[in-house]
Amino acid sequence: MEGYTFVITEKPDAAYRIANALDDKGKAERLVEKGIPYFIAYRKEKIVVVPTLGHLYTVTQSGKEQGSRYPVFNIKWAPLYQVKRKADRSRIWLQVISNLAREANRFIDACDYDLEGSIIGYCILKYACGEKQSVAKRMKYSTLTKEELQRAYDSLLPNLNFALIESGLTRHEVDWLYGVNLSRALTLATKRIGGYYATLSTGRVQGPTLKFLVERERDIAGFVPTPYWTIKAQITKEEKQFEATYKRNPVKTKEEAEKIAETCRGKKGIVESVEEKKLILPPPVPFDLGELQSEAYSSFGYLPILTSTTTQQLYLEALISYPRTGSQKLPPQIGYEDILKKLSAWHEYNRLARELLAEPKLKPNEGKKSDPAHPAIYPTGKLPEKALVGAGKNIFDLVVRRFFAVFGSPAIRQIIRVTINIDGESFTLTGKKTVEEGWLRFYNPYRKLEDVPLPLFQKGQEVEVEGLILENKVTQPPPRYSPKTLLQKMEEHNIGTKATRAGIIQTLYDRGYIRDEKVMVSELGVAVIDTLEKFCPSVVSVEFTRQLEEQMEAIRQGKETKERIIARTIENLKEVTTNLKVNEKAVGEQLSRALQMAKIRQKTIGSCPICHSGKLSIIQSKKTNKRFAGCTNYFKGTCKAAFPLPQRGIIEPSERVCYSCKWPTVQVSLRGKKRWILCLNPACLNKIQKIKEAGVK
DNA sequence: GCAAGGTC
Repeated sequence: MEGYTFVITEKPDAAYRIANALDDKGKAERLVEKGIPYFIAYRKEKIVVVPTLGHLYTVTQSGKEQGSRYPVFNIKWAPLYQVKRKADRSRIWLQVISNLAREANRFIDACDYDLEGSIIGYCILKYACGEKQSVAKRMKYSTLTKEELQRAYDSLLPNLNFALIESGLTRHEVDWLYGVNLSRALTLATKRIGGYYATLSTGRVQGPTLKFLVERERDIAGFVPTPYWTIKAQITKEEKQFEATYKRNPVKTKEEAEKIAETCRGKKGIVESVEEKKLILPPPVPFDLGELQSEAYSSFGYLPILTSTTTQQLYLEALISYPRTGSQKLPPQIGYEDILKKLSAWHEYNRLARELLAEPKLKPNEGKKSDPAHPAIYPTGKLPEKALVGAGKNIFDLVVRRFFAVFGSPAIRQIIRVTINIDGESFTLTGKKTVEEGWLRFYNPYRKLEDVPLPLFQKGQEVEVEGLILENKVTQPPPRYSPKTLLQKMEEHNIGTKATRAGIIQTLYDRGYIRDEKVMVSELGVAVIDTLEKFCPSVVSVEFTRQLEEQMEAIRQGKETKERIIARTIENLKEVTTNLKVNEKAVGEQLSRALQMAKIRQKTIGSCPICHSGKLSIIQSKKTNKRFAGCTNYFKGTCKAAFPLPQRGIIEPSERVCYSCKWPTVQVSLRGKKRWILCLNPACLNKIQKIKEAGVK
């Protein structure tokens, strides 16, 4: 076989698009070898375009000693299948790549032109293609459009970007050294001292994320609520009642509030001013993954990880564009009109799509963020082959309507503020109305703005004051993070990436560091942060990421080297791990205690409804191997209370008493089914309750 | 198996 040009891409979709763009006839040949797809294109020459599947190489411990020891500083790069279980497909994938590289006489790296993409291509060329990294050319493109890809191919960069590659390798190695060594230190201290085995972990992203949550817990715990008062005046106009709020709300003391109310009581109000303002709401910007995850949480309550897997499915069905993007831009090359035309074939979107198509010019309201490899998320225009259901249906609809909305005109809201003077004190009434619907019409029902109607007030008019309302309130502690706000916080500090943030939050749940949707930190989570703050404060600080980024930038500029940074990392970790070992007893005790408390908490349902002094606990019978709820006083011989529990599914304490009989309840969840609440009282008339009825969040 | 990162 004659030689050909070998092009490596980061993922199958990119290989498909590149091959088609390069092929003279615009239609490359798709071949499959051992289940792995690749493409052949002709463009004066034969081009074989082969995808990889993200990282097929990773950092791992070198040498034979693999046991549970730390610190470990000898690392190497190895194929993923040697490191990870269930990675057989990656072994075959590499075989296919190697085979296709053998006959090639020219090599081109066409992976995403970013940090990770650069290492992905480099490792394939170096390890799977036989040291071709030094002769390979680099194809640099920023969108997967035909014109851009052809341009990129015709103006190849002569070399790989070795400085970028070196910084990427450093990022992987530093993360591995910190993450693995500190995770082992935590796990082993707990095991050796307390005898508990639990996988504990931390890292450059997990650390600060957990610390945000712990800091919030500390703020909440240390919060001192202070009372305050608010005043409202009941106004009557045209036989309708309105509540005008006092301008100087909140009022600090009860005395002051009562004094103000007293002066106003029984007096007439005079309209002091009527101000009208127009509020312009620009259309939203296109979705990047983070924004879509936030919006899906607000609109449907979907956790970021669900949105992430759902968008991946929609992408694989070709219904939406590539979802793991940080871009808020929609370049014209995606073909706005074509997409709208295709969507208009769908009954649900027909009217809105046609309305946009009637516009003289389509211009999306783009956001600031861009991504070197992908545009924002948009519907491709393809209609689903079978009807979408559940999360797929909802998220697809959200993506389509957002796509429509970014082309819409600004919405205009009219805000009317009426100031009413009652014996020298000012009160305001606010009316709100949407006067120009603009893009809101396209984004319905995902952005609801309520109208607050107000009758016509005129300056100098007299109004009746029916009464005054005093309300005693207390300041609230800062709210717990939700999956949405936590994700935003991570983005704000630039830790993790759009593809990993949701998963890292999930890891914190899996480790038992956090629980509940309004995130609470467990004793274990607090103990982990406590330990790390003492022994390795850098790994729980967002500064760490910033420093690493600086060092990587220095490498790119040739001012630093990977060797020097790794050497410094090792030096620091030697000190940290020595300290941890010296203090292993204290560390292990603290973590074990927290783990033990967590285990007890997971089993404790509530106070015993029979003896009232013990606690009901989930117990596994040694005789029958069945579980039941039993009183802790059983072991003292003072209470024999025991109640049956379902034998299947996961049982957790609900932390709520039954709304109907006040007995303790548990939360039961069967795999793939909704959770429900079970009251333990055998005589309760509402033994089985829905989550909402029971008042559980 | 522990990280974080890419991909299906």
